[in-house]
Amino acid sequence: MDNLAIAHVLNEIADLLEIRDENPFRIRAYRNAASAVTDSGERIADLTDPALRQIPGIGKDIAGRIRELVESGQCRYHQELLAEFPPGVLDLLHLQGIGPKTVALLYGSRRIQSVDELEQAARGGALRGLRGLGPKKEQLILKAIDEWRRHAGRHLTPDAWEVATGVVDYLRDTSPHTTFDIVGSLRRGADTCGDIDILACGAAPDLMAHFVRHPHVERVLGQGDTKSSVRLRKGYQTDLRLVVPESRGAALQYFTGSKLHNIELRDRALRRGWKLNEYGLFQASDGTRLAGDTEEALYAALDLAHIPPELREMRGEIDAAKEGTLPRLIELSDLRGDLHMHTTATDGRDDVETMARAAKAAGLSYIAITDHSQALAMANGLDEAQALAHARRIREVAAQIEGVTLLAGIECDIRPDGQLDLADDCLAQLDIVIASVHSAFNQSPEEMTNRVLRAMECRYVDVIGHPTGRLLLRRDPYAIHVERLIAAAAQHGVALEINSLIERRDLSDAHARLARDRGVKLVISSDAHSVRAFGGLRWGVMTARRGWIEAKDVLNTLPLEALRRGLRRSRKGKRGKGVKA
DNA sequence: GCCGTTTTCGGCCCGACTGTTTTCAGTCG
Ligand SMILES: Nc1nc2c(ncn2[C@H]2C[C@H](O)[C@@H](COP(=O)(O)OP(=O)(O)OP(=O)(O)O)O2)c(=O)[nH]1
Ligand SMILES: [Mg+2]
Ligand SMILES: [Mg+2]
Ligand SMILES: [Zn+2]
Repeated sequence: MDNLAIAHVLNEIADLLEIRDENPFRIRAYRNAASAVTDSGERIADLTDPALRQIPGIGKDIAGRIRELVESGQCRYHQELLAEFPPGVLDLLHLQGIGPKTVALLYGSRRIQSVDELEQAARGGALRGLRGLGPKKEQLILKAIDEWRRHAGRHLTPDAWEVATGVVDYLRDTSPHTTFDIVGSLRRGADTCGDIDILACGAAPDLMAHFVRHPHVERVLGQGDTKSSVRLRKGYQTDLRLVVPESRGAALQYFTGSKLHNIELRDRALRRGWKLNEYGLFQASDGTRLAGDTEEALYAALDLAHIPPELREMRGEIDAAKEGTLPRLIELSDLRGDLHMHTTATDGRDDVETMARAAKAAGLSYIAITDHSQALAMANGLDEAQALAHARRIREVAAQIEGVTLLAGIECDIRPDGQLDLADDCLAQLDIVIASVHSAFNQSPEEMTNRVLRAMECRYVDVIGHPTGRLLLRRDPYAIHVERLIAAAAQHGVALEINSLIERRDLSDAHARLARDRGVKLVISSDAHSVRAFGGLRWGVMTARRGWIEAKDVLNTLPLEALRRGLRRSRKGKRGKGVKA
C-alpha cells in the first residue's frame, strides 16, 4: 500500500468523522496525519511502529490504524464509519458550498447518498423545508453539481500561472496604484494547484466589481469588499483578497500558506501572548501592532528567519528557521547546463544546432543532446550505429559553435528485463548516458525495481531519467521502490534526475530531498523537445527548492570539467576507473 | 487525536462571505 492510498483512508476517516459531527480536533488530527503521510518521501508501509510515531502528527492511535491498514489492507475503524455512511456521501463534500453539516442533514433526513440523488431531490423540490436550505441554496446546489461534473479537480501549476498572470494584467489595467501578487500554492511552487489565489494591496474601491466582470467568469461564488471568488472557464476558481498596503506582509504570509504553516505560526504567536492574522501581528492584550508591513519583519518578529515560500509546507521549516539552519536554496541562475534534451534526430522539433544556439541564448554554457534509443520506435529511437553517427554530428556542430559546449549523449531505454537498449561499447563512446523506463509500466514493485537496479549496474549509466514515471493528474508513478533506487544510486554514484516537464516534475520534491539526504547527486533537466522548452527548467528548480535542495547537490550547477568528473563514468570507486580512451 | 522552554492535561488559528439565522451557522480561505 503506497503513501497516497494510506493518506486517502485517513482523509476519508476525517471526512466521515466530520459528517458525524465529532470532535473537530480529532478530525484535524486525521487530516494532519494524512498530510504527513502524503509528504513523506519514505514509504510509510515499510516503517516500524516507532519510526512511524516519530513522524509529527502521527501518534499512538493513528500509527495503529496505519499498521492495521498496511498489514490487512483495511482498518476496522474506517470500515465501521463506512458502514454508517455509504461511500457516495463523500462525493457530496466535493461540491462547492456543501459541507459536512449539509451532508449530514441530506443523508439524515432524506437518505441522499449520491450526487445524482441530490440533483433529483433539488430538481424535484424535495429539499424544501430542510432547515437552512432555501430556494437560493437549491439553485446553488444545482450549479455546483454541474460544475463538479464539468471540471472536478486540480490543475498543473504552470498552466494556472498563465491564467493567473492574465487575470493580474486585467486587474492592473484599472488599478494602476495597487500591487498584485500571485500567492497560495502557486507561489509555493506546488506540482498542482486547486485554484488561483491573488493578493491585491492598495485602496481600490472598484477592484472587486471589476474582478467579477472578467470576461472568463462563469459564476461569482462570492463578492465582498475585501475578498471575492469567481469560477473562470475551464474550472479555474480564482480568489482575490484586498488589503491596505500596511498589511501587505501579513497578508502575503497568510495567503501564501500553506494552511498548516499558517496554523503553526499563529500558534507560535499565541504562545507569546500575540495574535497573528492577515492584517498583522498584534499584542493580544491591547491590540498593539507589532509587525505586518513585510513578510521579513513578520517572521523576524516571531524569531524566525525568513522562510522561502517553497518551504512553507510544515516539513521542518519552522524549526530550521528558529535555529538559523534553513538551506540556501538553489536558484535558476545556478544552473550552468542542461543534460537532457531531444532533437529532430528523434522526437524533438528542432535540430542540434538550433537547440545549441537557443541554449546559449538562455545562458547555458553546456548541454547534452540525449535523443531516444531504438526501443522507442514511435519516437524514431536510434540504434547503435545511428546513435554513434548522431554523436559524430553533435561533435561536428559543437566544433562550429562558440560559447556553449555540446555533450553527445543518449536517453537509453531500460528494457523490461533491465537490459539497456544499446550495447555497452556504444554507450562507452558517448559523453553521458541517461537511462529511462518508457515501457512495461505495469510491472510489480519487485520487477520494476530490479529492472532499474540492473540497468544501473552498467558503468556507463550516469543518470536515471524521470525515475518514477509519474504523469501528474494522469498516471500514477510506476511501482518502483524509490528508496531502493536511491540506495543503489548512492552506491554506484549514479545521479537521479529532476525532470522539469510540468506534467512530470520527477523526482518529486520529497523524493529529491530524501535522495540528497542519502548522498545522491541530482541533475535538473529540461527534457526539452524544442527551443522553447528551456524555460521549463524553472519548474524543475521549483521542485528542487521544495525539496530543500541547494546548488551543491545538483551536478549541472558545476562548471563543465567538474561536471564531467562528477558523472558516474569518470568517478573513481569500487566499480572501476573511468573508461576514457 | 496529538503534543509539551507554559503543560502528561488541557489546550488546539483566525477571519470573510452567504443565506434565512430573528442573532448566526455553515462553508470556505
Ligand atoms: N490561517 C488559515 N489560512 C488558511 C486556511 N485555509 C487557507 N488558508 C490560507 C493558506 C492557503 O495557502 C491560502 C489559500 O488557500 P487555498 O485553499 O487556495 O490553498 P492553497 O492555495 O494553499 O492550495 P490549493 O492548491 O489551492 O489547494 O489561504 C485556514 O484554515 N487558516
Ligand atoms: Mg489555492
Ligand atoms: Mg484559494
Ligand atoms: Zn524519457
